[in-house]
Order: sequence, then structure tokens, then C-alpha cells
Amino acid sequence: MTTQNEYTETEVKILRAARKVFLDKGYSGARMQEIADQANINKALLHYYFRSKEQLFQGIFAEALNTMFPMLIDILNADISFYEKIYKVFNVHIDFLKENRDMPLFLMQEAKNRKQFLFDTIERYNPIENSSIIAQIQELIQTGEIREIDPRQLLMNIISLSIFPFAAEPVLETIMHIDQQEFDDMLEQRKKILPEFVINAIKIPES
Amino acid sequence: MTTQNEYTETEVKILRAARKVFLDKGYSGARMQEIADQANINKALLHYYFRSKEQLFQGIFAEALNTMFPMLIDILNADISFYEKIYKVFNVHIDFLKENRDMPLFLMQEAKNRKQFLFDTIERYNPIENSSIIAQIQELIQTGEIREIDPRQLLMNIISLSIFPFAAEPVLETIMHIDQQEFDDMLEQRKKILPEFVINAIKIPES
DNA sequence: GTCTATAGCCAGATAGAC
DNA sequence: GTCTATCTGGCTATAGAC
Repeated sequence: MTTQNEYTETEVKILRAARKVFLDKGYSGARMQEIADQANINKALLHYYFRSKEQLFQGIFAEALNTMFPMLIDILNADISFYEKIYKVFNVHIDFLKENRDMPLFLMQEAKNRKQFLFDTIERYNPIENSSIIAQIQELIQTGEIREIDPRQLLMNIISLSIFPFAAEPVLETIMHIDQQEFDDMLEQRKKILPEFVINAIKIPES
Repeated sequence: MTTQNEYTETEVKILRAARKVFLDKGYSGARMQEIADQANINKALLHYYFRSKEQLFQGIFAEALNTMFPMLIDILNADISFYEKIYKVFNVHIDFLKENRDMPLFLMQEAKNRKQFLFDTIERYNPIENSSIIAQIQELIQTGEIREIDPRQLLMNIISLSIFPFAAEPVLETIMHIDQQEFDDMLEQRKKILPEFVINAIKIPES
């Protein structure tokens, strides 16, 4: 069968506008009128193509989940060493987030009210517990190369370090008295800082 | 002058309800009707005491900022060693967040749209750049006890590690396939794990 | 497919009795 | 101070012309 995954030009315009507005304002803060304006079309057309705000939203939400997680899972499952993964995950992730600054907060916010949808959407990728990185960490602990640590806690640390600053940008800029340019510089530096930070945190020094 | 900072019983009920609803739903998702219901009073009374949704919200938002930040700043400025600060900041902060799970996401979300209000409210506490911990970090770098690192980046790491899991709880539970009980256990363990993680990350081993 | 006009509902805010 | 009833505006969604 010829699966019709193609979008018409109008649908593409709508989706682009919806993505922008939903990610900026969240579901309850978004307005169909604003999406229509951004897409340079009429409000009625939104409903013609996507029936309801809820349905349009679910498309955007699923798309965001399907963008963010496979990327991470792919790196964590890649056929490379643990250390390479650490470097790669921070570099790729921070680069991605720089182009998608609203995504972390959006996902965290909407995940609160839609746990079932979240579960159903994410479940199609392999759960993190089967990811090869877990085995790699356990292996390195066994051989005495890194300190004992719950692999899930280590992953939580890695994710926290890369994502959090993007979600908290306005707060961090305010308490640190820096402008967006300085903040961006710090983010760029973190691609180098974070892998070293994490590896130093867990590596047992050779004696 | 006798400053009238006392709240009547009704005002207390309203504020408690408003705190709960705003922190759970955010400004745009919150409904005055729901706040009234939670407070067991009539919707009109909300306006009698607080005039508008916006004004009621600003009280809650300011209160949240005034709770979260002074606590952190106090620890970072306390008259104790750098290492003690690391231990204390994670312990106190994680305990606090366990009782205020919605606060991180709430603050991050609303800070996006209210940067000026955020700035005006936070500015009354000393900016982080003057905090004594910055000097302590620089001192330890000078004496060769810890590795070279931008103190602001180190602080960003510390804050990321403690706050992020609370903001991302539903997502983390889903991708890790754990329930809330297991998640809580992990949070409790982090009070011990995180100080060690951070200190190992920066400390230069004695040779 | 795309538009204008409007239905229908819901939320914030106010009037006014008690 | 507290309530019921209501106004007013804004938002989602639909009807219907083109």
C-alpha cells in the first residue's frame, strides 16, 4: 500500500506554526488564532486540516518526543566505547538543544498531564534499561576502571547536566547577571567541560 | 508604623489553594473556579481579596522565588568550607524539593514570560557572583587542590544535578521504567551520591 | 480548499442582596 | 465578608458562501 505520509504545503505551514506556538506557550497557553496568524492562514483552516486543538497538539507533542529520544538512545546504543559515548552525547545533545531551546521545558510541562500518551509514544523505542551503555558501565565497574555507581544514577546525572541549563535559561541568566550572549558562550563551553567533568567524577585514578 | 502583614483566615485558605493550583497547572492552565473550590469559598471572594487572577498569581510567584533562592544563597554564603557547602546544598535542596516537587517546573515555565518581574524580585538577594563560594572555588584552584573550572559552570552543574530530576520526573520514570516509589528512593540516594560525584569531578588526586 | 461570520461555551470579573 | 446571579470578552469549533 502507498502510505500517504506526504503533507500538503498548507499542512506544512500549519505544523511549523503550531510547533512554534505550542513549544513557546504550552498547550494551555497556546491560541489557535496565533497559530493561524503565524501560518498566514485562516483559523477555520486549522480545524479543516486537524479537526481540533487537541489533535494538532498531539501531533506536535509526539513529533517532539520522536525527535528528542531516538537521538539520545541511538548514541547510548552506538557501537563505540563508553568514553566516546560521553563525549558524543554532550556534543550532539547540546548542539541539538541550541536549535530547539524550548523543547525541554515543553516536554517536561506537557508530560505531567499526559503520562499515558508519553508512555505509549516512548515505548516504541527501546527502554533505556536495555541500552548497551548500562552494560558498559557495569563492565567498567567490574574491571575497577570506574567507581561504583548505579548506572541509572549516572545516566540521570548526564541528562541533568546537558538539559537543565536550557530549561532554566531565564532564571540562570538572572541569578548570574549575564546576557544571552554570555549564556550561549557558556553552553558552547559545556560541550568540552561536561565530558571531562563526568569522566573525572567516576574514573578511578591509576596508582 | 505597624506593618499589617497578617493574613486573615480566609486569605490563608485562598493562598494555600492558589499555591497548589498555580504550581500544578501554571498561570495559563489555572482556573479561578478551581482555586475557589480548593479553598471552599466562592469565586467572587477571590476577587474581593486579590482583585484579579494576575495579582493573585504574582503573590504566589514571588513567594516561590522568595522561598527557593534565599535558601540556596544562604548555604552558598555560609561561613563553612567549600566541601561542607557541597554536602549541605545537596541535602537541604533535595529535602526541600521533595516537599515542593512542582516548584522547579513552575518557576522555569513562568520565568519565561516574566523576566522583568523575575529580575525585580530576585535582585533583592545578593547576586550569585558576589557569593563567597565563588571566591572559595577560585582559592582552591589557586592552591592546586581542585582542577581549573569556571566557578559559574561548576555552580550550574551543581544546580542542574539537584533540580533537574524533580522537573523531569514523569519523563524519567517513563524512560527508566520505574514507579514513583523507586524514583523517590533514587532521589534519596542522590543526597549521598551527588556530593561525592561533584567532589571527585573536580578534586585533583594527591600524588 | 479557503474564506467570513457566528454559534456556543467557558473564564475572569463585577453588581448587588444579605 | 460572603454569597448568587450576571456581564463581558475571548476562545474553540462549525456553518455556509465562494
